Amino acid sequence: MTETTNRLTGVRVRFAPSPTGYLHVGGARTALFNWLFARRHGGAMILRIEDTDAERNKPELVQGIIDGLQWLGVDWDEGPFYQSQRTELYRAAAKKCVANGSAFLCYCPADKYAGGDYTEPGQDEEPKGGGLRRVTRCSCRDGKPSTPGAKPAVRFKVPIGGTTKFADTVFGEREFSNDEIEDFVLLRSGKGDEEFGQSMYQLGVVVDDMDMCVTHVIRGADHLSNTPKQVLLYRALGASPPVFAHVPLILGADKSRLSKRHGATDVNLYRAEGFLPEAFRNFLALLGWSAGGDEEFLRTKDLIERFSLEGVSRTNAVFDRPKLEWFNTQYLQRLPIDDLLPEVENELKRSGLWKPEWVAGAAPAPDERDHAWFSRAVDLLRPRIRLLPDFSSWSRAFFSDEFTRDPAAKEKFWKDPKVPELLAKTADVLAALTEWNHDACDHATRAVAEAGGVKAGLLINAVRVAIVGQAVAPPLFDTMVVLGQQRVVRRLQDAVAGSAKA
RNA sequence: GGCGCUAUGGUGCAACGGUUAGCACGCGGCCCUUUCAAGGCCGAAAUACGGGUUCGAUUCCCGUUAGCGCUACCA
Repeated sequence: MTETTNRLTGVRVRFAPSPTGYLHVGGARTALFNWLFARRHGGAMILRIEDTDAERNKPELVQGIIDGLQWLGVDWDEGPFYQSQRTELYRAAAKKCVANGSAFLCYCPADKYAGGDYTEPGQDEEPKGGGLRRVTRCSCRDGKPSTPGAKPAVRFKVPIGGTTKFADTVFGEREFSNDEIEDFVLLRSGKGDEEFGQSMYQLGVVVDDMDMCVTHVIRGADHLSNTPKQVLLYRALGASPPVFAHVPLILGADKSRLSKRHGATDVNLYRAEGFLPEAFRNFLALLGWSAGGDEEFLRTKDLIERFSLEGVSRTNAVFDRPKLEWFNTQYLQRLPIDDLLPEVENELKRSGLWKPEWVAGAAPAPDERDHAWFSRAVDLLRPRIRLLPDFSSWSRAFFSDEFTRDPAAKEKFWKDPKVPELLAKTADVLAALTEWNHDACDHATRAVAEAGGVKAGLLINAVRVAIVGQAVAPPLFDTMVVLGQQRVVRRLQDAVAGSAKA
C-alpha cells in the first residue's frame, strides 16, 4: 500500500491534546487507544495540538505532553500540527458556512448566551410541555443584529426542529434533538482591528479532521454530547462525518472525575516514580477495554494484535493504583532480562551509580564486573524491586562500595552480642575459601554458625546486613556470589570494625 | 434546572436469554522460607432497586435511584 492510498483508504486517527495542562492519564489512555488502533490496522497516527485559546494555552506545556507520549511509547506518523498556525483554514471554513447560510454573524455579548437554558424573550416559540426550544436563539441568526456596531462572532445556525443522528462504535446509534443544541460559536469575535478571532473547538476539530482525512475519531466520552454539533458542521461543510468511537472516562477512587486530589494524574509523574512504561501501558489499556479473555499480562505486541473498538467498555473506570503497582512488579519479574536492562541502566545513570564497563561488549573492569555480571545482578534483584529507583536505593550496595548500613537493620539483626565475633570468624572462613560459589559459601557460613552455637538464620541475617547494609535483600549466598569474595570479606571486616566502635 | 450516558464483589474486566455468575488486583488464612518479596493452595466478597417481556433474565423493555458528562467567544 503506498502512502497515497493509505491516506485515501487506510485508517487515520489522531490524538489532539490541548496544552492547558500536563498529559493527564485520561488523555494518555485516549492517545494509547488511538495508537493501538492505528498500529493494529497499519494506519496513520496524527498528533495535533489544539491551542486555539490564547488565554489558557501554555506553549511550554507542549514539550511535557510530547515527553509523556514518548515515554509511553506512543509515537505518531504526522505532526505535531498546531491549530494556532492554521487560523486561515478555519476562517475560510467559517466564511463558507456563513455564505451557504449554515452560520451567521452574532453581535450578542458573550454573557447573553452563558447558561443557554432559556428562550429569547419575545420570540414566538415559548416552551410549553416537552420537546420545545430550550436554548438561546438570538435575533442575529435571522439577520437582525441584536447589538449593532459590536464586533461579531460567527455562530452555527442550528436547524429548528428535527434531530441529528450518528453512529458511535462504542455507544451505538445516537440521536439528539436539534432544539437542545445551542447556536455554538465557530469563530471568536475579532480583537483590535482584526475582523475575526481564533477558531473555537468545534470548528477546528471538524476542519482539521476533514483536512487530515481522519477516518476514526477516538476520544473521551465527554465529547459524546458535542458530537451532534460536529456532525452538523460536517454536513454544512459538505463532508460526511468520520467514524466516532467514544471511550469511557477515568475516575478517581471516589468515582468522581480523576483530579489532582486523587493523587498523581500527570503521566510524567509515573515516569519519575520509576514505573516501567510497558507496565503502565498495559495497565492503561485495560482501563475501559478488554481483550475478551482472562489474560491480563499483555505486552505491547499483544495489545496491538488484540485491540479492537468492540472491546471498549461503556462504563467509566476507576484508576486503581494498587493494580498499576502489581503490573509493574509483574513486568519487573517476567520481562526478558535484556528488555529490563536498559531501564535499569537509565535508573543507575540517573542516580550516578552507572559504570561504563557494564555496557554490552565493553571490556570488563579489574574486578571482573562486566555486562554479564550486571545482568546477573539485576536478575537476582528484580523479584524484590517495586519501582526502578529501588535499584539505586536499597540495592545500592550491589552497584557501589559506598553504602551505609541501615540503623533499623542493625538494630534488628545485630542484637545478639555474639554477632561481632561471628562476623569476624565468617570473614576469616570465607577469605580462606578456594572456590566461590553458592554451596561453598553456604557450607562455610553454616559451619561458623554451628561452631558458634547459634542458629544459621541468626548469622545469615547478620551477614546480610554486614555486606549489603539492608534487612531486605536477595538470598544471602546468591548475593555473596554476585558481590564476589573480596568484597564480601572486606565488608564483613569493615562491619566488625564498625560494630566494635559502636 | 435541561439534555445525554452508565449501572456485575471494594477495584478492573468475563459471562453478549439457560454457568454452582468466571478471571485479576486488593483483603484474610495456610504452605514455602534465610530477611523481604515472589510463588503455590484455600477463603470472604457482586448482578443498585421496582416493575414488566419470556418456559427461563446479569443479559431485552419501562420506571426509580445513584454516578458521570454536556449545557463557555474552554477544549
